[in-house]
Amino acid sequence: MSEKSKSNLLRDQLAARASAPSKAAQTRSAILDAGRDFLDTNPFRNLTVGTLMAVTGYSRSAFYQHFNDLHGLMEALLDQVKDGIVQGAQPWFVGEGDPVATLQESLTALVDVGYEHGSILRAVSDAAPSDDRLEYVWQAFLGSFDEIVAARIQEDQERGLTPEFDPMPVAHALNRMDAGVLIQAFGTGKTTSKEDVLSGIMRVWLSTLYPFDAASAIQQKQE
Amino acid sequence: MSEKSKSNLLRDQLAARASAPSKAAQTRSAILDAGRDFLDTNPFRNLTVGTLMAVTGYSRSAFYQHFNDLHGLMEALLDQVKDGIVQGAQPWFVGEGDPVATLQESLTALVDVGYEHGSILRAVSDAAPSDDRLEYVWQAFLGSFDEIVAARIQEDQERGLTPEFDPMPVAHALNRMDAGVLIQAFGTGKTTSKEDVLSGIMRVWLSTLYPFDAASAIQQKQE
DNA sequence: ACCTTTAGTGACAGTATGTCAGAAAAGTCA
DNA sequence: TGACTTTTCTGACATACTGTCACTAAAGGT
Repeated sequence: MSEKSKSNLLRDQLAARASAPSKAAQTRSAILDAGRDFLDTNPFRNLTVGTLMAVTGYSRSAFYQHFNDLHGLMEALLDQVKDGIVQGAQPWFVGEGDPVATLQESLTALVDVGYEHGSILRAVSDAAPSDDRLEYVWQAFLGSFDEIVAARIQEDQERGLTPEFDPMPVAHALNRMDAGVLIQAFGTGKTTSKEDVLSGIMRVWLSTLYPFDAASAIQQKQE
Repeated sequence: MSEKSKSNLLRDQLAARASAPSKAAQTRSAILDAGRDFLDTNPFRNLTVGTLMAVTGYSRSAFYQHFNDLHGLMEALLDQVKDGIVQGAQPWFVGEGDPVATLQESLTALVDVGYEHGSILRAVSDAAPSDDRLEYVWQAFLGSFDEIVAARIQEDQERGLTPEFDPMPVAHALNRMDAGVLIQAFGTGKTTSKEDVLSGIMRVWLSTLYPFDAASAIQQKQE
């Protein structure tokens, strides 16, 4: 019996230490995992609560103890990748160091994380239009970048690095471009090469925001 | 009887001239109209065959004589606006006259047509991810612009008007930007002003494709 | 006016959703 | 450990919408 109680003790300690993966959390994770696996190889439109839960071994109705519906699941999956995306874009956002170099860094990181989490981003973007709430969350997520990018543009305009123009519409346009390109490229399979994606958006960002540097780079190429 | 046969004759001639609005076509049109009306004020996710047909006065099952499903309807609605969009973009596509001026024309026209048909474009883009076929059609539609834009870019590069870069990824990026911006701006309500939309995408297109002209324009502004 | 062809209807089966009362398992404490 | 409370899970149900099919009604031709 000492063995049993020892192992119980151990389990409890571990549970407490890891902030109690309280069965509920475990199941929730299992569902999230199954969701990610499914969306890695299938479009969102083919996901049903039934097939999803069949994979986990739980009953269909167990799903509703952890999520309101499939869109709630998508929201949770989005939360898992949000930070990664925001993190990668920091170099240029913070505004220190060479603007062109940091922008290149940030865009490269963005493409990497897009490549990594393409299927989830694609799935969220696919699922969003069929649900009020998820649509709002998704738009808010994309919109949050608009603010940051517009602010950074304005700074660079004040520093004379970037031509004068209304920052918000341009920020918005550039961000929509990123989203559209990334989701299409890496959403289903890995159809397009990272290089093509990066070269496309990099060119546009650089020539829009730093045309003077870009121009000199171009002049060199033309000779 | 002479009157009757005369009026019959007249009707038949008119019918023949207008290519026979053969009842079927009439009903089809009525459904399409009802669809457009609905989507002008509601998102696609709230459209059901039942509510749609209630408006037309026909039974729900009549719908299926004219369309396979709601996605079929969307495909038909897209066809109605396709031409308008392609038409508006012609000035720059054909490649005659001042590139900057014609690009400005084309983008202005694009924004206009986006403003006009925003709700349909939004609806199609919303509906696409939930249907294999519509998704394909929509992607093909967007993709068709990639080809044309890439070709035009290549011409301008050969003429020395546009810096050297791989045209396809950039064309793709610019087009996704347009689609994303237009649909968001005019898809639901007319939330954003035409001016903002146009200024945003115009700035990006011009500085990417014609940085030399853009640079001089900017220099002027800075003085 | 008659007959053929085309359009429209109501009833039906199918599929997925979300809820709820009750069963089962996990957690708690003497 | 055993009795308890609380949390998690299950099967059965009601609901909503879809797409089809045999049948009726209307349109179109002669």
